[in-house]
Amino acid sequence: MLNKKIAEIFREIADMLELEDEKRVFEVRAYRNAALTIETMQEDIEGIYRKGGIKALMELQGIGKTTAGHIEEYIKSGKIKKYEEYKKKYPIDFSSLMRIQGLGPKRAYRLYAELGVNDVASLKAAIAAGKVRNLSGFGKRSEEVLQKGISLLESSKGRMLLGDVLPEAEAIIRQLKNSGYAERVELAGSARRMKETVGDIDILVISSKPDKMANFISKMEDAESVTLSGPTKTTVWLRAGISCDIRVLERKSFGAAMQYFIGSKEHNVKLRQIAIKKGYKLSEYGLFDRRGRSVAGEEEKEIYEKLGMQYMEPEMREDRGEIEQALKHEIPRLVQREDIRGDLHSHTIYTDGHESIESMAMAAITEGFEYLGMTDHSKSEYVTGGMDERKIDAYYREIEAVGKKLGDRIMLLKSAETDILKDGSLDLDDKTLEKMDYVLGAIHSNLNMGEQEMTKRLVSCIESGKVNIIAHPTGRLIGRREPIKLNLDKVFQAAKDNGVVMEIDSFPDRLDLNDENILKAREYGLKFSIDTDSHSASNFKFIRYGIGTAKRGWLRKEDVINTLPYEKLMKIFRR
DNA sequence: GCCGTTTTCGGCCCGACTGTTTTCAGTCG
Repeated sequence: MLNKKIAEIFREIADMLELEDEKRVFEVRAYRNAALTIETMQEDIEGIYRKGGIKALMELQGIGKTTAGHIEEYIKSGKIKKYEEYKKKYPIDFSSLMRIQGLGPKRAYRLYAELGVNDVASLKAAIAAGKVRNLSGFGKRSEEVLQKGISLLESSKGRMLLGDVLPEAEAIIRQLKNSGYAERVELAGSARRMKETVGDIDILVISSKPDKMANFISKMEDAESVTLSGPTKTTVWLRAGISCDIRVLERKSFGAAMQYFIGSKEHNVKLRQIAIKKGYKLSEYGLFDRRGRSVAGEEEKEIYEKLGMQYMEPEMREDRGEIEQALKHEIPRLVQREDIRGDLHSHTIYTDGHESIESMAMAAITEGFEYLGMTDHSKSEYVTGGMDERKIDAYYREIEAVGKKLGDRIMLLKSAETDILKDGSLDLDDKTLEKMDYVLGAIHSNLNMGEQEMTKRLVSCIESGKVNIIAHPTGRLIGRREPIKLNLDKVFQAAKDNGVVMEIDSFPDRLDLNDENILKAREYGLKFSIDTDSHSASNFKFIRYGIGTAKRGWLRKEDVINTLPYEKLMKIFRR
């Protein structure tokens, strides 16, 4: 897809334009808006142009005659003349330098003009040589900030897994609540929206003693250093390796602040525009009328209501159409934790799990599940100790025995995470598959097949009628392994035609399907199973990440099969 | 440069913090 590349060019044009002429701020903003649209849209920009030409491009939000022309030019020639010309004048790698926290286009240009810095490497060298601190407008502190920014950029590109961040954030929140200075503490930011990776933690606090609160924050055990502290905002660098902003607010504006700091930015920009159209002004301090009187602010809900919108949960707030739905009052009730009755993907010591069938069952009971699918690996997964047909027989005997022992406390379902081989067939014989309550199919090998072949492999498995659920359909591992190449439209269509369910694997580095793919699958009317893929008793807690991801994909209770009671679930599998 | 259920002209989201300045520009979210 060219989307990322073109967005990057537009951003660089904006940066250079900003240097060129201070008065053209709105032109600069227009380029940044266009970049944002292209970067966040689901479809391939090239595809849109090929189908509908310039006209189709201009229908996109923020793309007009000029930017559409640029896009056409880039698709046709791989170049944009205006960009190339600017680039001659400013031979600076803005797109990577701008990723450094604390550095914007103006100071980047000064570094270039005075020190010849044009990319991250040369900036590093200049800092090491102690040159930056002597520049007027810069100082020792600026140098430190830039150095820290570079380190952050270099380490894991600055984002952490939600599954690593959320527990940290919750620990901080607990401490703030117990400090005695906080009336209310809430998580905001992308972690509140349950985004799969998080750049930093945002926490909002109501406190009548902001000074004491700030002091308490800077002395917290988890805080390695204090990055900045003011009367309303303290930023600390946590030992966990992530930055945490804590804002102290007044009660009367807490809802407005929640709305604002939960974001997303794209969602908020649109909300403010709606506010303006209705004669209001929306900021993190409240919703104000023309005379500057507050009309809402204490609760988030009031703000949405005053804007003529339905309230929605944070997970939906990505400007993916939820604002339009809210204006029509058509926001669905999203699936909730309490709707989930069981888990259909778990492992035990029979393969690569860490605990026995019984202790996993006990943990599932503790989690409140009414049923648990036992899905240890099939024989092709040698490394996990994958089970052949004989071992599976023993596995099922023990599952039955434990099931009997636990009685009606939980239903244990017999299954296996069965490998989908290169040709789309399953690696267990039909006799064994027939013993299962349902079949969970998964691709684990030959991950480098081309899109056509891989799609054929999965579609043929789906069409075989032998599989009920496809586990972690794209196989991606966040930050470590790219998704397998699939034509998801074909996969989803086949799944729909054959009543095959798509899994949302809740494991923090999987979250697969991801939010965007769920939105796509949802349009095919598919059903989903939100599973934990637990390998130990504590893993059942991961269910919340799967639910968060499902909410980000706008799923309702009725879209998710493991919200069904046991008997109804079995009917789905028998079909 | 983009946009329009007030507008084809005249707007465009808004406020806080920092460093280095001596009253503010740059950057962030």
